[in-house]
Amino acid sequence: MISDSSTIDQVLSTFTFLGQGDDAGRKRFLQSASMARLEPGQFICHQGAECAHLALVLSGTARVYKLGENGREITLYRIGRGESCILTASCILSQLPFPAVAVCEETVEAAVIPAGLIRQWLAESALWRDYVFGLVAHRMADIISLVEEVVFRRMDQRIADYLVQHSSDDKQRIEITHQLMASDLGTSREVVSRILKDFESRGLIRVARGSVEIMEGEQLQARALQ
Amino acid sequence: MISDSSTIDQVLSTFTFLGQGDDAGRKRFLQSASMARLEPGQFICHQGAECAHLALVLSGTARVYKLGENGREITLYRIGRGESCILTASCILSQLPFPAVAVCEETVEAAVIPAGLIRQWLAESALWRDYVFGLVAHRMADIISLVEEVVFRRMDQRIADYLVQHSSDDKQRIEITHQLMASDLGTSREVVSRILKDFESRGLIRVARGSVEIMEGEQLQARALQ
DNA sequence: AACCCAATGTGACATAGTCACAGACAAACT
DNA sequence: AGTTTGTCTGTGACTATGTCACATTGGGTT
Repeated sequence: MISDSSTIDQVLSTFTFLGQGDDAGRKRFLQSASMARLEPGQFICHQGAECAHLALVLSGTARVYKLGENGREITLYRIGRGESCILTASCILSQLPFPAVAVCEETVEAAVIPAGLIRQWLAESALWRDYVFGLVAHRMADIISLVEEVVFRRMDQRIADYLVQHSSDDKQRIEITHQLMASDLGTSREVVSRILKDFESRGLIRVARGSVEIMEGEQLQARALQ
Repeated sequence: MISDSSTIDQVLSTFTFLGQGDDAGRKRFLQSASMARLEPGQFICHQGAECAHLALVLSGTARVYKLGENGREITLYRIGRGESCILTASCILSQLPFPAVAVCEETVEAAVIPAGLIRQWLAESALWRDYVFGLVAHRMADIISLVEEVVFRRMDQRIADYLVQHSSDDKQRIEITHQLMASDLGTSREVVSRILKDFESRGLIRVARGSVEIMEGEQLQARALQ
């Protein structure tokens, strides 16, 4: 049960659809939910696990990824504020096992609800249905884009894209290791290192231990699209 | 409206969840649906289209695939009897554009329903919710497996697997061109040709124009798993 | 036979992934 | 300051995959 009034405010402002409904629904949600806190590195769902709860994320991020036998990984998507693990949701609803691994990246605070109640609320509330279907559809679209990326685009383009996406005008320096980039992109560390080195030799970036500095954002962008 | 009694039988036996509900729901469905027939090669959904209908497939198959700029393609999944294009469904529900291409392979007969009604029925019927969520979850799992395949497995394994999947004990001969296999697997025709040639040189298969004959199913299977 | 067209073969090259290391850096300890 | 330790990065050799530009083949048509 969530009773702390500042937490309630936080929940309602993050999941606005809860605020659009009637008082009864809201009250029911706050009574059935409980708060959970996960530290970086904690596993949320293992491959093949069955999901008994749905977590609505208030803050922090989690990463959902696939593990290959050889130790390579690829990030399927991330979950942040206002989202919830929709794979979890779809596992709950279809009673299929969870086909990936979810791990906490930045400390996650979430409102947690038992699976059974979700089924019930989906039956009773159009707002819940819209929220859950919206998430599912978005994830589906995300993963299809991922397939497209992986199958059709060259790695240098994807890396250029990655760098552009992870930087901004005021933050030209990205704190990341080659291994982490490789895990996100589904390739190996050596490939990332090689391509970054190539970018550096062209003056597009400057690499240092644990960080990449964007020098020519425009050109990098062009490289990403190509 | 579907009134022909043999068609009604066919619909109800294919989509058993319709039979589990009350008479009112069934009647409503049959009144709102109409039958459609699509010939091989006809496009069902183009990339980026918005979906206004949901098709419940009674017979035939459709292929949903992604197109790369360079002309390469990759099959995301196929839709057959008892299924329906869940991407369509999720587009309907979230009002996102359709992120792929769907084309009819074997003549499709389907019961077609306007999008608006689906939203309504999901609100009113647990059976519809279970059906739709089940489909969504399965597709999601399918596409995640696809990512895994593409990212982690070698092409020779995937091709061996493909051959095993598309053959059976009584049907050792698969009628297919290298180009079609390439389109399913998301690679190029040359790569398929090369690998098939390698398999042939090892005596695993025999290739002919437009067909592949499995000689050593066991070994092929072993190759697929490796 | 002569022709056409889809299907397949081929070699050269570019890109990507794997393996087995070597080196380089940062923080902690002595 | 030196040493140690563990993480991070660099490298070369090799295999696997994708691309391109053609050549060739098989089977049906005229």
